[in-house]
Amino acid sequence: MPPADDVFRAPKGVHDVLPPESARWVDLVARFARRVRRAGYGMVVSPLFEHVEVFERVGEHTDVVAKEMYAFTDKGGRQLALRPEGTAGVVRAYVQHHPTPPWKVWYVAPNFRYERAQKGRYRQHWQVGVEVLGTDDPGADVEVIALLDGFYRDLGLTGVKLLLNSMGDAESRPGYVAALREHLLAHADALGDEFRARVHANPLRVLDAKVEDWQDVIERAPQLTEHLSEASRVHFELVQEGLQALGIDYELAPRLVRGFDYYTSTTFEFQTAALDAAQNAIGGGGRYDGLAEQMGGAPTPGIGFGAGIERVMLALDAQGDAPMLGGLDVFLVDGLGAPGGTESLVLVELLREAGFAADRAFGGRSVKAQWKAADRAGARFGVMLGRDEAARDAVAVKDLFSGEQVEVPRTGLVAWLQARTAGEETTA
RNA sequence: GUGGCCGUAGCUCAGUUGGCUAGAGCGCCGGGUUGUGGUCCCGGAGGUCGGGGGUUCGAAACCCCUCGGUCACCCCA
Repeated sequence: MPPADDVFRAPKGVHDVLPPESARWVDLVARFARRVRRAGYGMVVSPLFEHVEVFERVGEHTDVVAKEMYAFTDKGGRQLALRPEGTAGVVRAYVQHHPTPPWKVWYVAPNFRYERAQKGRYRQHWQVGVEVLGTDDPGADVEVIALLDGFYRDLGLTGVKLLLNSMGDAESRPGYVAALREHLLAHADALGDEFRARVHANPLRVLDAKVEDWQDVIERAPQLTEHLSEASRVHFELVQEGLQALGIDYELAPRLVRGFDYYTSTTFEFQTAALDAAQNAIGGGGRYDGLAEQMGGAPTPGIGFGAGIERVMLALDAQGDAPMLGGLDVFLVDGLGAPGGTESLVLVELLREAGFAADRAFGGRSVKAQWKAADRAGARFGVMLGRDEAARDAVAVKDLFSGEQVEVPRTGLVAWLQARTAGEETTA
């Protein structure tokens, strides 16, 4: 057991999200929710953990399953695992509840992977994502990609590149994999045991390897898109037509295979130039037309994506976006000095009920300190309950941007603030 | 899981070949202003030097272990 000093801090590879940075976190999720709701998606909240078999359908030879899963046995002897990615649980829910297709859902949820942390890679990370089950219409592929593209635009994220590929369908895949394996094995003797092992486990996973010595062989490998079945080829073309019609730029990436075995047909990944770190993928996804069937459901096509919140925020940081301020409309200064400050308590609640973001100081601090707190809170107005004004049943209202101050009757305060902030952006 | 670099106040960092009571800036709290912020001046609080062990008359500094961070690999959001 680690010493106590190491216990009362976040475990390795995980972190807290605190104000003020968390304001951007909230804003990001809100923008995502707004965009997907406009496209007819409903929210799905699936469990944080599932039977381990659910995630094994992601691919037993993938790193995510083979070496990064937070698996455990519960007190009933069940083999469970914390969700390592978003799609499997949603598909499991679809199979279990058989909703009417097409089923269009979105989520925001944490994922867990036991891996060595570095910038943009954590043991718990959050993703927003969507899944569309029950249609193989290429229009669904385009819609999903357009949603993610639009989300990045909503955030003002620049330097984003869309990589697009097709993994082929059940008909085209075996022939391609055989051709690829043959090509790779022809060079296996020169490239060592690890290369050979990868080829045997899953030749597709060799395609996006970064090992320098392998690049020459990978360059000359047969390409997926040259082995597509007629149906897959047409589907891929229609997806590209749709993206072009929407003015979404993309780049064909024949060696983009991504990390999960379930992908078929369309796969895509958004990369940012803002992070020149190794972790430049800020979102990605694709089709998984066989996954529901593998979970015991009826054959059901599906497509979706996940986008990493932490990485998107890192990209925003890198392009110099300052975290948003949670500015207040009003900060209340209590100049009466009555114990408990009941009058300011009542007034600040009145302002909040009226829809203003209003706050006040605790602990009977000096008037000077309260004004300072008002400034630090980024408040638009300071409202002071003072003895002089109280005698006239009024309050002093100071515009903290301009510095001008006026006296306003207490009963007219809400109306006065509403008039003054008309046209300005408030929380009201 | 493998390898490199790094851990001193809330934050960013200084701290000489091992030697006084471990410092600075910013931030925070208070005062200057009997009721007015953002500027300025004065004062104050805040540190198991990541943790444990060792070497030494003496360790923030040197050695070992450990925890954490960071970067790269593997791979991914």
